[in-house]
Amino acid sequence: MSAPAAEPAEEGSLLLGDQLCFALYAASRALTARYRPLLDELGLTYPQYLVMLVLWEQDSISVRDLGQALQLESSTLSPLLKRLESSGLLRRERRPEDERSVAIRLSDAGARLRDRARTVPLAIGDAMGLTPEQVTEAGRLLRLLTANVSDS
Amino acid sequence: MSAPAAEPAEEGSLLLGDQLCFALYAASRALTARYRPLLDELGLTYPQYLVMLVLWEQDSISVRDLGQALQLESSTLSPLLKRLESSGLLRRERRPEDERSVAIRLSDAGARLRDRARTVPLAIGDAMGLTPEQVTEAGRLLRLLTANVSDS
DNA sequence: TCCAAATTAGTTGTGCACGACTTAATCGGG
DNA sequence: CCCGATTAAGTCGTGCACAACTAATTTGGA
Repeated sequence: MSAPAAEPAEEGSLLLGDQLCFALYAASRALTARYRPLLDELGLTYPQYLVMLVLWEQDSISVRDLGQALQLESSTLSPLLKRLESSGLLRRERRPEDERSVAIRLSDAGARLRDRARTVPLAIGDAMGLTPEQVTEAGRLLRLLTANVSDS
Repeated sequence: MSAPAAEPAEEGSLLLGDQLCFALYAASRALTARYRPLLDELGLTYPQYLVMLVLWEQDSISVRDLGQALQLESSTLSPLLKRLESSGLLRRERRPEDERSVAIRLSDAGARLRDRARTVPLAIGDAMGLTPEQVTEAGRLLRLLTANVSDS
């Protein structure tokens, strides 16, 4: 596109800087670190915040569907949900129509937390320092990559 | 750029799908999952693979400089390096000229592993299914984002 | 010279993340 | 109507990831 990088990437390079992967891994951790002080205010970790985002969008969801939405295993979600429950942000109740399934529902405190969380996306969007076009393009590429890498 | 998404993103949206962050978090985990079977063959986890990449590039590096390269704390690296040492892939020795510092060096087995690892970047690059231009662009955006987000 | 500040690794505690497994409930073909 | 297969949630063990802290060493003034 523009000028070539100092070290041009070659196929099969083992150079750290050439690996898109590492850029992804580093970016993900850097962003999570940025969230941390904001979410500390709310008493949430980043994965817990993601769960709350889903619940604010759609109250009452099964652990299974939550796992689908976030691409997380029940072995990750079960303890996480237990922690959110003991924080008083949600309730878990077995579904009468299918006793295998567990419905996750917001508590009043969980629903109220939504208002306090409204400033978070703005602050993060600000810290990212990308133009709206760059955000759109990055999202597009990441979703494409995730889709390609996930299937098969 | 092209057609607007079904749900146009608005400033401060709490919708999961609008969050670049989540796309990043999901992409990072999906890629790591793709690496897993390949790295299992080598007896490495993904963070351990990153350490080996650095060592293959530059033998003998301090824990401090390794932390700088990978953006990881000593509290993450110390146990990880201990595991790699007990796998026989590297050695740790205190630097005589500064007893605070520990030099990480490849063992013969660690150096030999490099050859077996050569196919990994190709296989991953293939699975990503992006054009070289898309890889370059994604890398550029991610490094920009990381830089913006990291310096406060 | 000396000692307070800085630097380097490492430890501890908490919370993901996932594979392998377990338990309980439901489904479905014979 | 059964019983084997499937599905849902959860447990357990391992390995990151990071904040807060500790211990050992070095550094750099006063």
